[in-house]
Amino acid sequence: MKTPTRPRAGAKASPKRSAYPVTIEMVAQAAGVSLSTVSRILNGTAVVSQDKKLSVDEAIAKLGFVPNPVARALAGGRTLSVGVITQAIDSPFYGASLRGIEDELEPAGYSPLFVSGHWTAAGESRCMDVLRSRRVDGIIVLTGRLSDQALKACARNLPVVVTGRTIKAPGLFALNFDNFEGGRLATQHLIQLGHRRIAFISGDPAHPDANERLRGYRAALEAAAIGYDPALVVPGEYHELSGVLAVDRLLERGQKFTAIFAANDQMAFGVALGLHRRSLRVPDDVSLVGFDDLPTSMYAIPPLSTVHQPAYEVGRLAAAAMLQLLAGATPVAEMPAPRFVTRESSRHLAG
Amino acid sequence: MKTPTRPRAGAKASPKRSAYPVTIEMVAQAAGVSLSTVSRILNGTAVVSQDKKLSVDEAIAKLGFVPNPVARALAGGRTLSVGVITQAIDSPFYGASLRGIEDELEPAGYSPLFVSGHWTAAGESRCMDVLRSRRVDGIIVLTGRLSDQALKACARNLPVVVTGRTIKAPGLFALNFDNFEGGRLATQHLIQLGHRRIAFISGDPAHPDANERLRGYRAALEAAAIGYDPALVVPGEYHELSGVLAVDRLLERGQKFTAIFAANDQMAFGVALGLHRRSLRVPDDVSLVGFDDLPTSMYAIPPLSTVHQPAYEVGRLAAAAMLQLLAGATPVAEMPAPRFVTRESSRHLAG
DNA sequence: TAGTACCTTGAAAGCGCTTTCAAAGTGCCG
DNA sequence: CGGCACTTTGAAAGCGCTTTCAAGGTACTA
Repeated sequence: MKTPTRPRAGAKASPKRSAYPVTIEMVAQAAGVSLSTVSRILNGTAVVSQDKKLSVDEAIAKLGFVPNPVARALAGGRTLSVGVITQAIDSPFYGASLRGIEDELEPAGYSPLFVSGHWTAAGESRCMDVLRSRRVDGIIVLTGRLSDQALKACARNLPVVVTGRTIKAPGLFALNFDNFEGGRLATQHLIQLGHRRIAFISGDPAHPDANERLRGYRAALEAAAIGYDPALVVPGEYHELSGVLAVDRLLERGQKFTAIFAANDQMAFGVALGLHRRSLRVPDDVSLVGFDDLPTSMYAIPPLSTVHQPAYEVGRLAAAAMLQLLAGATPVAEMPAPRFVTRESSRHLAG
Repeated sequence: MKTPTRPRAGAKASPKRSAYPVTIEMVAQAAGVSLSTVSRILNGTAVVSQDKKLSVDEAIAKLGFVPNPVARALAGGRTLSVGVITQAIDSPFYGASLRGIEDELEPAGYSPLFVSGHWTAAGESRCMDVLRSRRVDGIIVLTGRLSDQALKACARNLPVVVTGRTIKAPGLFALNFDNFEGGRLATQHLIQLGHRRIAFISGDPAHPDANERLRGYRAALEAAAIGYDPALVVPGEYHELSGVLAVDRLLERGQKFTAIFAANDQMAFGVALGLHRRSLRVPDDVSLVGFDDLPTSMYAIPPLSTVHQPAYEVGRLAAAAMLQLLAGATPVAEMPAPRFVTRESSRHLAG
């Protein structure tokens, strides 16, 4: 008869954690097999005779055994968790992506570990340290300010999936959205409605997204033989306040325009407010389009015409790609093409 | 001379994880002390002579050693992570709380582990299982549908902090917001502006919050000697769509009202849209107030008058309380009182 | 100078699991 | 019926750390 010595465990189990004191060893004992056999059944690592499997399964059920992920991680080298670097946990835009990641990871038994980089490369770099120290199995970076360099370096040790840029490297998978096309689409929409003086509120020029959208705007203008007027372009910072400020700038400059394209929905909301303050009506006096299609955009007043970004799907795709990477496969995933959603904030230029 | 045998580690370090192969053992060897001494210095568990401490610190710096939290968790029983159960990772309301939690936990060296219950007790219950299996040191529950019972049971094994309700139990700390007072304040505001026919869009009656806010509404009415008219109260579900639907219901019923109080901002946005669709202007034709003060509410059109809920502070307070619980102390924390924020969606009843 | 009390330190066990390695068992062929 | 190749199984080492326990030193008292 084997009597396992568990001095500390015994002393420790009683005061706390009474919920999960069941160890693989107890299962093994209850099933009358060795600890290794139980582990093998748990992981499907090797063939085990039918009758042993049965009695082990029974013992597991009876004792309510749940493997301890911490011990698993230490012994097996895998934590079954993937780190997710986002900019702010409460970002209205990335929120949907986080949910997509959650939804995709869960059925695979992986847990996401969300950390916020707060819009700085340094912050994201700290995030990477935290995640690596926590021994996540892989890292998903939502856009981010980290250099391609840094990402590639990281990918040498850990599978990495990154959105919002296009790079190729071993162990790295990138998933980019066609911001250029999105910008083009939005501008084209306005042009088709007869607008020719279209203002553009750009995003942070340090960010590739912003520049691509601007490029799309210019391309659409050019295609319609409308001259590009730098005076109609004002820089913003992707948040509401910069939208209202942009309107002020535009109006103070005395610019004439019949439509505004904001490089994201949050700024579009700000623009709408700025316009409202000046008693300019959307869309009667000026048409407004945004970019992102936030969940709230369809409930804005008026509901905002915008470029739909499939944030939720991006999350799912990124997570799916990570799962593939983790499985040793080369991910295949295609990003949905940009799609313009026409709502009520844009209308045909009144003759 | 001591030559530690590390067959697997040696074989394993080379192909992967080259970033963190430094173990406490290597530090000990480099510093010429025992492994236990290093551990003691790391944790401040015992007095160590000055010179040894110095050489260990130096070795740590030189090797760039970072303790492995997984091993720490297994050996020490603490993971330095706290689970956070929220309803949806992308909720505009809870987002701020999550950020608060993040900000408060980080300096203490704890990491939050966010999981989403998706508005069901079953979902939250699964979350608890995940968190417990991941061996978090404590659990913060943001509101939630779990029974007080279940929470208390959980608190017997693990420190628990819960928001949005008032319960007392060992190892449990609750942090509640005065929803009644908030509801009263909002209604009183409308009454002071001269409104007497005030519609109320309530939240899910299964949720205590919703009922408290309704109670506040009724109390304010009563205090002003305005009769309570059930026909002016329509049920909502805390999201935008139910706001627009509620307006439809109200109007179809042929109800007369000059103001609407929505039990949360999201519904207020929906209400605003519903009104807009019927060409009713806010606040000229009807005054509108919400509840929560979401970050976007000040950019709504018109900017929404609402009851401010300190979501971010709630997060911080909850996390701080958890830290206290973890330290073995009894948390003290007081919830800020409700505060009404007057913006532009409500105005004096036109005579 | 012997004896006692305290302090610093290292050896080693243990956390719960995975994985290697070798032993035992099984079936088949000559 | 011996020998060989598999297959199933268990023992044990090890993941990187914390913590107990006892040994060795030091300082002090009698």
